[in-house]
Amino acid sequence: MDSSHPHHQTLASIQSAVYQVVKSIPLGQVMTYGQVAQQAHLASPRLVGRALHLNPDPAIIPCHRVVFSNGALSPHYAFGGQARQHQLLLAEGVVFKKDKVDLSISLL
DNA sequence: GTCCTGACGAGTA
DNA sequence: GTACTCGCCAGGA
Repeated sequence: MDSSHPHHQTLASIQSAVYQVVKSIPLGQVMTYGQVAQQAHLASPRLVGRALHLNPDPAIIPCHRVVFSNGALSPHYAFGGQARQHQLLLAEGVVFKKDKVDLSISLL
C-alpha cells in the first residue's frame, strides 16, 4: 500500500475515537482538547473540536468536560453555549479560578 | 487542483 | 497578563 502517504482518517473514525475517550472522563474532572487528541491518536486537537461539535448525544458523551489547555472554556460549546458548559461543570464540583477551570485540581 | 474554515495549541513579542 | 503568528488536518466551496 502507499505507506508514504499519511492515513486519511474519515470523520466517522475520528468521531468514534474521540467519543470513546470523552466517555471515559470521570464526573467532576476535565481533559484538554490536546489530551483527548493524544489519547485518540489524532495529530491535531482541532479534530477533537470538530468531532465534539457533531456529538450525537451529550447525555452519553460528556463533551462539556473538554476544555482549553489553559483551562478556559470554548466559546463554541454546541449545547447551550459557554455559560451552559460552565454551569454543568460547576454542578459536578469542578473548581474555577476566575473564568477558567483550575487545572491543578480538576485536570485528569 | 486551490482556498478557506474550524468547540485548538505552542511559541513569540 | 494580552495579542499575534503558525502548524495542525478533514471538509466544503
